[in-house]
Amino acid sequence: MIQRQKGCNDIFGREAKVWKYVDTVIDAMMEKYNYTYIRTPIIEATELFHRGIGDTTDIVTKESYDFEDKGGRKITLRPEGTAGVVRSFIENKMYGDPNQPVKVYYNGTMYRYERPQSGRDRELTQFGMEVLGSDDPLSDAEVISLAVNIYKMLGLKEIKVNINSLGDTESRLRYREALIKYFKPHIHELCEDCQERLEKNPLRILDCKVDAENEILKRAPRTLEYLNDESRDRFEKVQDYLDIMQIPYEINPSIVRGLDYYNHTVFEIEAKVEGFGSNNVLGGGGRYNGLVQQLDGPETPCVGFACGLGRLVKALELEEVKLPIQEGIDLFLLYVNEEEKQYAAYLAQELRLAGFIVETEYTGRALKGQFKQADRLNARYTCVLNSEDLNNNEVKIKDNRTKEEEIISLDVLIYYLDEKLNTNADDEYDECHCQGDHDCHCEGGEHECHCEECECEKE
RNA sequence: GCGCCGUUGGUGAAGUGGUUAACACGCUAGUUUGUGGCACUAGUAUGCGUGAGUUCGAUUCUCACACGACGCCCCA
Repeated sequence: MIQRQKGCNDIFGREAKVWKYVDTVIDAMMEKYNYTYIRTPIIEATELFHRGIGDTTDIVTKESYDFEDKGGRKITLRPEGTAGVVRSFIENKMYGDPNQPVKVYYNGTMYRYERPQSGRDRELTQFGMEVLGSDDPLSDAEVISLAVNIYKMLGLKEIKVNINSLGDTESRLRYREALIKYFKPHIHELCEDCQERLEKNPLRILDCKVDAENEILKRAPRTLEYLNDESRDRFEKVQDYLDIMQIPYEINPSIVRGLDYYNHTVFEIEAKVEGFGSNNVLGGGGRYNGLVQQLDGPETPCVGFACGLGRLVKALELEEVKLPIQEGIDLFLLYVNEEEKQYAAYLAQELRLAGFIVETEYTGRALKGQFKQADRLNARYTCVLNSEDLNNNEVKIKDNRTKEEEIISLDVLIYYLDEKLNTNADDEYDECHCQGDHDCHCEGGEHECHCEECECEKE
């Protein structure tokens, strides 16, 4: 049997509906913030990621899908979204557009050649956004608020925003040196990994799980102490804007992000739900003022965010968030003989075009099996087509909730179903249909509404 | 790249170096029920991840590989 590739997933059934729904929420919220959708290729020149990621090229070569195409071109399956967007920004001269900053969002698959584990696959889907051409701290805050609001709109509650500032290049370098100087005398008190990290990427020592409780780590110099005045001022501005937007956050000096094109604001949003594996960061981002220039574009300050869809969906599941996903069908048509079957084909066609979700039997099940199938599909109505009824131009419809049966003339069937399916929906759920167009603060949907003005009659 | 555990039918799974691989659910058919959802009866894997080895004989032991799960490294 041919199996799927390691670390790749088939998403189907109910789970696929969740993914699609999440997409619609992302689109809706991006639209409110006026980010426009951008689609860039999944394959890019290998060089894009090497240069884009700077001196941590070993990540790219070790953990990306690189190959040569038939023309001998060096190709890489994109491991993240930012580099492609920046490439496109430069190539399409978006910096020349008077409409600045350029605000775009993407949503697509990325590929990383890694060992799969909880919350980490080889093929992953990420959405993210980038603001190119703004150095305003408001942009940093806006990106964070946008991310938070997408999570909020989906119904996630247990999230935590961690922010930090790495400062500008000058601050960052000073800090790096200070860290090395601080850790060097204590090097043997740290774990093996940290000993290696000291030269390679000292900032990551702060993020070490093994040494997390080590006093040496706790007393290590903080990035914030090494910010120059301008950088500190900038970081405070970001916090001011977040406060104004009422976005809760925490300053966490151990947030350093892996790649060194980041400067100033960096942030991560983590899920705080029980049951997440060790990878509980839903998404992260930050400011990357040097990247456009590194890729031969004009000096352009940017800030962005990216979020893995897989982890997001997992968080929704673990929190048991209720999503407005269509379950079940409107009507199942049952039949016994060929004449009735043909009528089922005809009726299904008519009713589907009229907007109903209609199913019938395709596997030759006996009537009993067809009823079972209708139950499995959670059919709101069943209808056993019967030659005699059909000759009388009528049909027997059974409501599977009330168990009541009615004989309906075929002429009014569509009208009848329309009436039933719409009115009964209100009886069944505590659903409020108001659009918030009056004083009521509810936003519609399934909830208990306490408003007198509302159409819904729930207390 | 490293480590640990796992891989048995449509599903959840039990189990053994040796004729017919538990049990449950599901599914199919039948009986009964005024056309199903209950009950009863019957049927439902020549198969235990792939390959090789040990053995008279392996699903059960050994090794390799693949895949899955989790963790480390790394994390864009």
